[in-house]
Amino acid sequence: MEYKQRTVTCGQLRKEDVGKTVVLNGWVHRTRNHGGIHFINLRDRYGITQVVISDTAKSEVIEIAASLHAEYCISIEGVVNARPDTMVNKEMVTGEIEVDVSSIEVLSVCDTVPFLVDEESDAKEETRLRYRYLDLRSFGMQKRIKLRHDFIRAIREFLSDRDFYEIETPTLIKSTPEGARDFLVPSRLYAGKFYALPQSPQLMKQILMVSGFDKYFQIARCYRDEDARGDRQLEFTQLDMELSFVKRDDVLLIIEELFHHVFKKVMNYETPEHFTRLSWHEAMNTYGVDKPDLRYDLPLLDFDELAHQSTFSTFKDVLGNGGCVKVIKAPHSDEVAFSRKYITSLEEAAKIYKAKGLAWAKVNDNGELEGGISKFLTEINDKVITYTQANPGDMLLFVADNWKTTCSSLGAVRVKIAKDLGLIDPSKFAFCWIIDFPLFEYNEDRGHWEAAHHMFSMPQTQYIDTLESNPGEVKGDLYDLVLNGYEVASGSIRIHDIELQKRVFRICNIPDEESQDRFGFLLNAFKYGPPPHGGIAPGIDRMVMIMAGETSIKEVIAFPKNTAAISPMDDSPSYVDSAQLDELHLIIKEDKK
RNA sequence: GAGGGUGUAGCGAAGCUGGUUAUCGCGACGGCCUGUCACGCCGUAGAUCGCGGGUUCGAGUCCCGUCACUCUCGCCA
Repeated sequence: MEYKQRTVTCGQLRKEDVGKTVVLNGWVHRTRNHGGIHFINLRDRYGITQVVISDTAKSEVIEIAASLHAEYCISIEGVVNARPDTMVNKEMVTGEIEVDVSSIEVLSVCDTVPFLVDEESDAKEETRLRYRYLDLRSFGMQKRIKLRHDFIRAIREFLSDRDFYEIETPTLIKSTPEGARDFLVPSRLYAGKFYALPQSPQLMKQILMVSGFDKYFQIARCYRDEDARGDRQLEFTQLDMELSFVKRDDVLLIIEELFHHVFKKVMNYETPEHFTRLSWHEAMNTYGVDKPDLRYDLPLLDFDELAHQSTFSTFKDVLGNGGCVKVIKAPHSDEVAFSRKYITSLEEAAKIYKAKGLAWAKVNDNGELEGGISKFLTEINDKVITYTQANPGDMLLFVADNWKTTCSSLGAVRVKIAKDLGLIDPSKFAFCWIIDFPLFEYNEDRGHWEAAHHMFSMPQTQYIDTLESNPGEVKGDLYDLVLNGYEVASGSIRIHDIELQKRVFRICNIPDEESQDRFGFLLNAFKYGPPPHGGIAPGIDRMVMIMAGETSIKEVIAFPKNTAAISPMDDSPSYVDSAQLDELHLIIKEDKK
């Protein structure tokens, strides 16, 4: 098709360009028809330029202008004019000029749009996903997709400059379920056999270490067949990294340096040289989660000792059963009244995490506790006030339960308070490391120990002799990177000793024959001089989401799936015809059709 | 597997304790308008109120079921 190709973009023209004859290609953003004069806001990736068709234009040009609608793709040619002073639009970077049109071509027309392409469309997510191609035209989406590009580019530059190689690993691999369900791909050539899509390049990158590629990274697509969430999709992208001859701190330091560089470059944001480190236990105990949002403090305080001195029997019963009591202080707020209704909403947040209730007491103007359970604290009023450093108008919230439930439920209360009282600084990026994770977790349902993280992580040396005798106590050489309350990376120093690896497998109820069958290729590789190594894998989607100030990773993925694992745009997953099934030696159960 | 929220015109929403003609904005269509920039003004069309059943003289509204979307718990190293 012959058409006039653009000589400039829609975000480019300035006052200096006045007098030039230009061609613009783009989409009709808005049209304003004043009878004798038409204005068109023409949009492309780079911006918006106002083009004008006056009544002195050729009649065919006026005719076409009158027929234009939103999102028609057009080409215009014209002369750049300065706008009269009173008509300058200071909101637009191109607002000092306009293009006086001498010819228009319609390159393609557009059906009535389901929603107007705008910076912040008010369309529901489902509608946006169904018409994703239109949604992606919005400046909001374009900005986020660019941010993602800039982020990945900065990572590649930084790591390449530090002698990392980017190496691709296969996405059709042996199924080695490690935790999540695998996506399986049936083999056509071998009836009954399947490839799996990788949950991560974990084993391949470890083998690359054996091969001597001592600094590796990959922008890797990973797949996990589990239910989606706001911050979780079936497929996602991670920066997969692995290094040889490193110890934990080497990995932490390079990540700190990497994100310092990237945040400076992409966001012009100065992250600290080193990130706060918290042990897993400390994080759980103080913030109630293993991914605390450190943009605000609001710590959980131990209340066991004072609970003993109280007259509240619930507290004493819980303590008697080996549980614990914790308290959090909600600071006085002008925005939110600590009404009965509000306290109930906090209690509901706590109950999601299995707390049986949420006790409370408010501090009155005389520094005395009142309401809620205050009558049981009368005798220790001053001790409680001093311990919690509570001020008039503050409210104390208590949970008494087993340690885990107390921490996680009060942790949820902490997050809700911070949100509701506006204690979160949205311009802040608070990184922290969580270290010293337990290596094993007991699975009650299956009746055996499992890797809390994954089975290739190194136990800390002081626990190696007592792995089998006391698995619950073993801390691993594991680390998570947390940003603003999201787990954004997870890694460990790996096991590179076959015997130690087999011991860990055995503790996880995988006997030698089975581990040889499932992970034999890794164990075999480890027979040939494996180097000590470790790595980490930051999640690209989540990090970009946080950098963009969004709460759903769908906002930073061009074509995401919805929470039902469906893509409303292409309607996947879909049925396939029987010939395809035959080739793959598959039969679908009748009742599933 | 479980819980909360939502479902009304192409899109986004209003619609109270059930009441007869279901409302508003955007968009679409027709007309007017030479300076707007979310242009403005006049007019028109467009809705099995997610679906199925029930209660009732009467259901968008109440009840039961079901489906879809969404957030969360479980799950996800």
